[in-house]
Amino acid sequence: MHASSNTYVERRSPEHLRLLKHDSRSLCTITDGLDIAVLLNKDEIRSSPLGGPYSTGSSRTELDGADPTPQDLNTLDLLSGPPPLLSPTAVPCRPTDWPLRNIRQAKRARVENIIRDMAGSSFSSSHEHFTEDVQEDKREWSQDGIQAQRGGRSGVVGCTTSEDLAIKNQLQNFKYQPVRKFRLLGGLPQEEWARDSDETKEETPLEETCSFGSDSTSKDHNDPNCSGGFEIPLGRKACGRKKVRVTTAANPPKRKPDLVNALMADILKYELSRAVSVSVDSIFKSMPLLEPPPRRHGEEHLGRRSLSVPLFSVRHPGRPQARRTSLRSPQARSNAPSLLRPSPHHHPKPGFSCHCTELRSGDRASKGLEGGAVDQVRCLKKTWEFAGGALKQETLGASGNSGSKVRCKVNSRLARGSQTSRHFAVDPAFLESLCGPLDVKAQSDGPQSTLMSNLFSLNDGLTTSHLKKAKLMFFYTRYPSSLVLKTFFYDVQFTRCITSQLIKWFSNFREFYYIQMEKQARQAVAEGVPHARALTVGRESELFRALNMHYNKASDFQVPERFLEVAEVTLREFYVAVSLGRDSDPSWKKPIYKVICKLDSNVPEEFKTQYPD
DNA sequence: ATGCACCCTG
DNA sequence: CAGGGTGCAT
Repeated sequence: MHASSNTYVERRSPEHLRLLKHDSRSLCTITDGLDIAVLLNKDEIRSSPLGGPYSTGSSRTELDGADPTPQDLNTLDLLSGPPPLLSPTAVPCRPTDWPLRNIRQAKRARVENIIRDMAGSSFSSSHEHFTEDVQEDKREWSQDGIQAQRGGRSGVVGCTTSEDLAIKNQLQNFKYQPVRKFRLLGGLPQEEWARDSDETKEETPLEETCSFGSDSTSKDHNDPNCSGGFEIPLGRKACGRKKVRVTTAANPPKRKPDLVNALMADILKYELSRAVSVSVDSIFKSMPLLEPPPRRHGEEHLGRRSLSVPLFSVRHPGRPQARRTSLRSPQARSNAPSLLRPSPHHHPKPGFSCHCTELRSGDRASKGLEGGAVDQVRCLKKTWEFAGGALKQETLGASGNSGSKVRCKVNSRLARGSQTSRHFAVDPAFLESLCGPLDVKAQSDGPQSTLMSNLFSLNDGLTTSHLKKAKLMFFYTRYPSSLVLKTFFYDVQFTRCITSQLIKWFSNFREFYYIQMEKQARQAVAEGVPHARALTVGRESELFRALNMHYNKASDFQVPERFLEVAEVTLREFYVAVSLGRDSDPSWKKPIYKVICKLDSNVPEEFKTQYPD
């Protein structure tokens, strides 16, 4: 059920998930440097020649792309270990690390023994790439004649031994654990992953530190700060490769900060993706999964999200589509009183019920707000102004409708465009991996688009469902007040931008409506219609067809008779104005608007809780 | 000065 | 459908 929100997690066993959770924590937490040795000791105890972290297990997962094994996750813990090991500032050992060094050296000696025993059996046969890596490294060493200079290992592990290469291989695995996981989350294409891996093999910066056992010939080894340390070179490189790497101008070496940045970026990407998954999951879990559209009326609806309504009510198998039939049949609505209790924000006062005439004097939609609401809006406006603009918008919750056009531009685009959250940017590719192809603007009524559309409503944006709902509401109200908008778009986090966008929607609706009216009126005048009463608007009329096509394209909504009446009045008003030549006045439409705005009806209660799909 | 609605444009 | 310009009302 929540699987769609996390395609990575869903494939994992509970044990694996636990490890992953631990793993992800460890990516950001710091453990003591001795953990590595402790871990190695554990491996020493439990590892068979083919089973330990230095054996084929980790390498296999990197090679064949299989999911990380628990061992891999442990090794990731290793990677994520102590600051001196991972922190970019600590790659060269610091004097403060010296107290640990003696212990590390002792541990290292033990590890070397383990590795020495394992190297012959584990690394020689399993993976071509590793074998080739060993051979290549050895060739490179031979070519440089460096190997001849080495007097073998005496307490200090040389960089060309299979042990070192094993460690190198392991460290490469360490580094790429988060990358691999990020790739599994859909964040990194396979090619990029492979390319990145290749680059890692090939682009060995000359200054890349390797002191997991120091080469006596290495200049790094000559660094007193690096002698005998367990410095992990960010899992990037083998020690030997750096000796023979040729750096060209076209292939500049990655400097250490770049590597650190790359690793941190990987970790950041992974954590970000995980955070998104967790957030989505938490929302999915917090909603009443099988609740029908009638929602929690006792709750504050402003600021809440719409997931509970559309996501699982639209096409839930086996559930009656009561919402749809209700929306389609105003007659049925009027005959059967709604079972839904009115929203606390929809006060069924007499003053409100006839707001179209009593509260709209002056043709100002904002006058639809009752006194308390106006005060609240003004208070919030003050808050807004003091809060300093767009970045504080979401803190205002039910802010007023007094749109600040300039300040809202960016977020308005966000809301209607990518629907990107203001709280965090969600990679569309990642969301796509969760729920399939995205197309927020698509007019498709498919369940998937509905799902995605409403998933995006999490981010406070208006969706195509909201647009469709607004269009249907237009059949009842051409001039909705802010209060009406907030009441009927309860699932939207109302900001100035959202309010402005909704108002703009209705403005556009009106524009189309009046254009059609004017066109028909002029046509009637041109055709010599004798008087206004000869003009009617029926469901078969061309005018109604045009309007219905615009606001009710699928014709799955039964347009209320009242709308036909209003349309007829509007048409006659335009006819009279045109026939009397009032259209020569630049503002000749305004008197008509003033008439029409008084003809608004109350939007049925069902629109509060039901969603067109 | 501010907010809103209309108008035009893309 | 949205952005920008404009005019009007407050």
